[in-house]
Amino acid sequence: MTAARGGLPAPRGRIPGVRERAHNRHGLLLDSAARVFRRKGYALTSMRDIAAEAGMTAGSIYYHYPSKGELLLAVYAEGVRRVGEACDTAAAWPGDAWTRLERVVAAHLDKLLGMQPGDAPFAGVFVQVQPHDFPPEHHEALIALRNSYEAKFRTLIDALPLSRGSDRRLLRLQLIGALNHVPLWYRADGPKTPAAIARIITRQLRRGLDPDRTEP
Amino acid sequence: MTAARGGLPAPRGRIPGVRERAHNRHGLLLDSAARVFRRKGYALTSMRDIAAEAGMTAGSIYYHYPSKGELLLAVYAEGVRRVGEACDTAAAWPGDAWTRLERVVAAHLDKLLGMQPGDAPFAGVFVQVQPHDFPPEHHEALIALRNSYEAKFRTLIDALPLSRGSDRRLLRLQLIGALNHVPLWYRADGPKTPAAIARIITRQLRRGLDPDRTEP
Amino acid sequence: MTAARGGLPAPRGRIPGVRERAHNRHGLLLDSAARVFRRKGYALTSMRDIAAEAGMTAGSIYYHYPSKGELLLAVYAEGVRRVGEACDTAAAWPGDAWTRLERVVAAHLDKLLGMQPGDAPFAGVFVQVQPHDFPPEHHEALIALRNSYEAKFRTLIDALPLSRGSDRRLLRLQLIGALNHVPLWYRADGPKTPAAIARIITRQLRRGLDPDRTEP
Amino acid sequence: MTAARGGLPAPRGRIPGVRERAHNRHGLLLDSAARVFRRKGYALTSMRDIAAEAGMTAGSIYYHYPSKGELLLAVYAEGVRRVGEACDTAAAWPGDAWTRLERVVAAHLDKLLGMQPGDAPFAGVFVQVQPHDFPPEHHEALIALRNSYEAKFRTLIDALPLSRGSDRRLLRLQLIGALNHVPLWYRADGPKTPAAIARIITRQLRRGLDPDRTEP
DNA sequence: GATGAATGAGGATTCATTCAT
DNA sequence: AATGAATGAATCCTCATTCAT
Repeated sequence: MTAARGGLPAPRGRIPGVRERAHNRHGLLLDSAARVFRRKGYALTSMRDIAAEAGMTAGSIYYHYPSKGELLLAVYAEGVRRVGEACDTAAAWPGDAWTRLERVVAAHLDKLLGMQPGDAPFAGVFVQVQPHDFPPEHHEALIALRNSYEAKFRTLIDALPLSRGSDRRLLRLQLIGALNHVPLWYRADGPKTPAAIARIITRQLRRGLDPDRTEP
Repeated sequence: MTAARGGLPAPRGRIPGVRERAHNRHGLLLDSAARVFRRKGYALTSMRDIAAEAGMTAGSIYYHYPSKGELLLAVYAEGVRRVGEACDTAAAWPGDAWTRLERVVAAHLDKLLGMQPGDAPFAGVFVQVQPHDFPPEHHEALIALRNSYEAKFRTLIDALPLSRGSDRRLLRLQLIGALNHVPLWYRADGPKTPAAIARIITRQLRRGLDPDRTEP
Repeated sequence: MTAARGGLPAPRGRIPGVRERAHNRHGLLLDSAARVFRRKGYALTSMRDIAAEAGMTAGSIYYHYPSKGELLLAVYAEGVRRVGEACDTAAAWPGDAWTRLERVVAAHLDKLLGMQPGDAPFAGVFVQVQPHDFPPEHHEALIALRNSYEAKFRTLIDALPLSRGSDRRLLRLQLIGALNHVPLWYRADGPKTPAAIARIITRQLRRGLDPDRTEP
Repeated sequence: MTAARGGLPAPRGRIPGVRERAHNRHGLLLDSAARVFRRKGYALTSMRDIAAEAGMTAGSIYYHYPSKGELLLAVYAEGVRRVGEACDTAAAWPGDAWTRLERVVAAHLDKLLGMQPGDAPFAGVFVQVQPHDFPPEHHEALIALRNSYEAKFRTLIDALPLSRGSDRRLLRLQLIGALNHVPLWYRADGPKTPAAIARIITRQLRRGLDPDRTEP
């Protein structure tokens, strides 16, 4: 978990052992923040909540992050990173464009729904935290992150062979909207797995739903 | 309290004078709240903000609504009512099921995007305010409202003639997700009207995007 | 006390009685703040301290003043106003320039040392609070106030008939420095009244201390 | 701790190596503290500020000084020591009492205004830090220091031949007040050097300003 | 219906200080 | 000697809410 923290300004080349503990706490803090932000949203989460989740004091957080906004930003960035990574992996598999899209959608949902038990729900934070919820000085950074994550879909959709007159941009937005909506209705104990949902959504987009088209 | 502006048609033929004024102030307050909630979200909106928008004092709001949560609920309910009304009107026009769906989608977007200049953005509040943003004691009520509004789409989609194996429920959720996402990217000065967006979205869902299907 | 609040944006033309109480609290708050700032300085004074002195809650202060800095500024301004008023009154008496200077010095010391029992020590705050102690955004305002108060001395000193080659500016600064230093060593139970101190200081400045000069 | 840099001449002829470095860091720390205290005052200076100026961590300061108050005290003491030293040197020159006073005043201003480029502004701290700014447990020590420094002037002034009826104590306080006020208005780019200011101030005190006395 | 004033709980943040390493 | 990390108390300030008038 910690090792995968990637893009963040993580200390590097440390002596293992003692020092490692510090490093872990940093990761722990980020994980805790992700969990609480996911659960309660930005505004309703207090620094004390996060601290409690991480087993430290509110004041201690400020040793690691200069403000609540910056902490959320870090969580958000980590979310983008993880989803991006999962999507890239999924997209790397062989297969035609539609198949690859379906696999990416599945991977995306998997992250969004927090299916991997040990994982902190970094990606879930996208859904929970709306740009307006937090300090204006971070809006730009947040939107940049959001864009960098939507860009993956642009590439995938551009690779799709579409019938003439299709609107690729709208398709992308339509798809993203539908995907980000899933966590609002998804039940882990429901009948459909994320993979199943991914398959149905992409198939319906591909084939269309009108029976007339089937029998020309 | 809410009932006075609830599912019923707007009250008419009132006794003029004092009562009338009261009613107006009440409506003014609801409009103001809608505007501010839409702009800043629930958590970042203070009672003073709303009061200022309505030209009154924070304390005065409590004459009309017992709490901030209840006020948002009223705004939310009014939003549901208005969108519902618009959708019903659109659905009442003659035409086949797909046409009716498209018209309803257009009406829905119209409200969501606050296209009617004088209108307070009641519907826009859906998009801005997430259930988690506010007191747990209202969650249930809020979800009930949300459902009552999604129910319209259920009826419409049930009326659609679909190819075998289509998943109507997923289609509904997919559509609602896509629609609620529109306000996040829509620009009033962009090239597409809400009606155009409605048309493309429904057409793409109906026909599908795969060119292979066109030439069997 | 309240009536004399002058320069401040005080409500005017009110109905006496009920409303009057509010007005009083405003004045009470300013008095309390003056007392605590005088006693502990800006940095070591907490809003709770002031609130306690005024018999209210810390939060309540913010109904009257938007910040701690602004509150100090108001106290400071009131101090300037009161000292200025006292000096003007003293300067208005008939007499030659040196006599008038002495009387103004006496009046000034009187205020600085808080000799009037009922008075809140507004003027004492000058001595206690240094510009650096508080938020940079108020520095300018504070210096402007300080200048407006030193200007009185400029006029008085310009009216003095001085021997050729005297430096009026330095005299002014020398005098102000000496006066503002008094509260640091003055003891109310000491042998000298403020008036006596005023007299000695001015006389020594006027006549000089060198005995040689007496017998040319 | 303080004693190591106290009234004694700076320690010389140390064993080189580790100890020497320690000594340097110690001095560096004191210098840094002086600079920051001078710039921002006691309350607005954080241990981190000082640490940053000295190129170390906040925690490290506690190896050298047990608390922030004690650190300021050390700075203050060093200031007293330096000013005292400078005044003693100035007083040792031959000349009559008035001349010696003028030279001491000049030396004093020199230190107060931080005229020697390499010097940390230890003396400037007098002006910036008011007794009330810091923990009551140090008040006594601070006042003792202040007195020990004012005592130099007592001696000088006692040596002055004054006209009958002059108040030597008031003269001393008047002078000190005027001197400590100088840093508040002095501009390095102004027309007067500290020496010039010293000369004018003493001359005006000696001769007086009244022209009548000049022509008997 | 409305308001001015007040409240008190809670929030983010700062900071001197501690301590294991 | 020095530091990274943590602590906890204190600080300023915000805000929903109350209530006498």
